[in-house]
Amino acid sequence: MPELPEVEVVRAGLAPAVTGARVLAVEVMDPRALKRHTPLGEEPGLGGHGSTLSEETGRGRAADFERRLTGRTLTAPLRRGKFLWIPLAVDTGGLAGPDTALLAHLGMSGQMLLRATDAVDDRHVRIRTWIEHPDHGELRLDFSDQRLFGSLALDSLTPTSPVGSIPAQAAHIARDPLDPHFDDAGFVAAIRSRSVGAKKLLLDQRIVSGVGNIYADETLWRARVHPDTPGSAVSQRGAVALLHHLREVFDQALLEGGTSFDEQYVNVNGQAGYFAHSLNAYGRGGEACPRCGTAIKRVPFGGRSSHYCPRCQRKR
DNA sequence: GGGCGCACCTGTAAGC
DNA sequence: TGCTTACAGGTGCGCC
Repeated sequence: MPELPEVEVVRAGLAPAVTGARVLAVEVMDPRALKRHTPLGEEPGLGGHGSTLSEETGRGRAADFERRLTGRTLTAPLRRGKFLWIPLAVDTGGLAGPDTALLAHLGMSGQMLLRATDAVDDRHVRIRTWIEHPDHGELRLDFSDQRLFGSLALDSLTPTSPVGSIPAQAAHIARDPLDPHFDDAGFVAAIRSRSVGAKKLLLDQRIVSGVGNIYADETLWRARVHPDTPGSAVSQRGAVALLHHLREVFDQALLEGGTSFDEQYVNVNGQAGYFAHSLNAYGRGGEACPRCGTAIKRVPFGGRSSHYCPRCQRKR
């Protein structure tokens, strides 16, 4: 389940292979992997996330995506939270627009895999891209996604404050805590101004991006905060500590190559990360808390699960 | 505007 | 053995 550390590992893995590479060909094998892609001249959001693509809409999107990406040169990949994008170098044809990026969201099971051009396919590859790099020669970049929650798109870049630019579809999300321009004070104020539970707030990408179910549970465990503690009940000091622990968890996960369960997440070479071995709460329902020995509790949380220690993380 | 629930999707495991 | 059901979960949309 790719969250910030996993997406960052993918970004760093892609960088040397795609920066400066030219797209030779694109094949969309499953248009459902283009849910976020809007063809030129079409209104954004038609047939988008949450609705099923008609066959005709899917074919149109696939054709538009293939036509506009083929022949373009890729630049260095960038990331905010769980969104990853590769800006396209300015071309003179004007097919993709002057400030366009190849945007990727991995969803739950999406993978960006760098492979030899003659590598064997797996059945979950949804979009194949052949690229040619001046130093590395021809490669294949496969977007594989078992559960189809992820997608690729071509999207226009929009300026973002105080520096840089971002695909329009990701413009609404906050910076992530590893971003040097992250607003610490804004985070603390946002947490303390809301009445909903701390876990919901950590998962709100408009407050802080990059956090998913795994790292929310781990951060709350480290900070000794109950997932349902209202944001307004978190002290100034507590909110600062929450941010500190979030950064700590992300840093450690990055060092260990991310969290892999059941091959749901691998890096660009298909290798798993090791952070799953370092988890203290997530996925450990019924096991002893590493801090106090009390059994970790697993409770339903909006269609998924929360894991916490009922002793270390008491509800206030 | 905030909060909540649902839809999207597929592989796996459990239950019958 | 084979079928059905539940579950995993990030995002966006609609409703209250």
